[in-house]
Amino acid sequence: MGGKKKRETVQRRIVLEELKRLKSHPTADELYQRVRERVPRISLGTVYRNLESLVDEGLALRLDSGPGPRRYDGTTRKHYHIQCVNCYRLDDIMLKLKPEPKYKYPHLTDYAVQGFRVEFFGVCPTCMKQQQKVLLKEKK
Amino acid sequence: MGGKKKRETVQRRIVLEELKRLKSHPTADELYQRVRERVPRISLGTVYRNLESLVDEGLALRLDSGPGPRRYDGTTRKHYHIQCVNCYRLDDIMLKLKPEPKYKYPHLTDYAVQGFRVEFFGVCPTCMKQQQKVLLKEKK
DNA sequence: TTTAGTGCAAATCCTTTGCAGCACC
DNA sequence: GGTGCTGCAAAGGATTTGCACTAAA
Repeated sequence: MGGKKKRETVQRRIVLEELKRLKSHPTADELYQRVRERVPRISLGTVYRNLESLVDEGLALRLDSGPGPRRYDGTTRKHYHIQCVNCYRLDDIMLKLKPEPKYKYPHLTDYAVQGFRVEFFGVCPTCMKQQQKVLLKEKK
Repeated sequence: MGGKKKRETVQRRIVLEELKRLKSHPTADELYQRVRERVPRISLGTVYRNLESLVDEGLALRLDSGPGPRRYDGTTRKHYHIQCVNCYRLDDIMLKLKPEPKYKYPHLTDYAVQGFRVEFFGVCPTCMKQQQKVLLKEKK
């Protein structure tokens, strides 16, 4: 998709390296903190710009899930996510069986359908514990 | 989920009415413009507050898809969405076959899995036309 | 040398919030 | 009457952008 030729800058290389190293799904700012340890003078704006450009080229994924800041993912091979409905923590998951679609593609749409996305949701272990307390409280 | 008792205000009723009337998936601001025709002195903040409270009670859906402002949906029965990868327009779609999962639920996660979401993506009719022009240009 | 990328700061966009007054129960 | 909801305006958080400068090609 990206039309223009890209230059291989230090900032860009290290943003990608750190994104791939991080197994979490960091926000731009979280990644910024990390990258800063290696490139102290880098700016948050540069991190944003590089992330977007990496996404454009298919070297990273932008995850637009839930409220709060956008998250990025350095793993581009096909995999799946689960997000906590309570705290919005986002993790990778393994599936026993890959989502080979038994879905029929939609009709009654004039879109050129390219595919679909599957996303799991549930309660993360941390929130599960807290939810027991909340449940007790709500009996008021 | 909502604990406190809710009052039935004019603003709240009309926000919900207009949201349900709109078959699109309006942003808070789009809905605000609409509601303003009937409640001229309503504020955007009130629209936001009512939307969130309606979502809490399950009377509306919050759609956190893609970049740009958050969208709301007044149709709460189960249905599916398709979003344009180019302009992020969001539409309902019909499926030939409902996504009764052939997925096995994930393992290797310590979440309490509640379910999953399916979302289609593709190119909307409007963008399809424009994309032909872009393709020609990119042959530079 | 050319020009894309950078750092910095300001701007923008969307959403949330504090507060004083209003209106629902 | 009490208090939840409103309008307003200001604050807040995340992301984008303009600009002069730096550095990759």
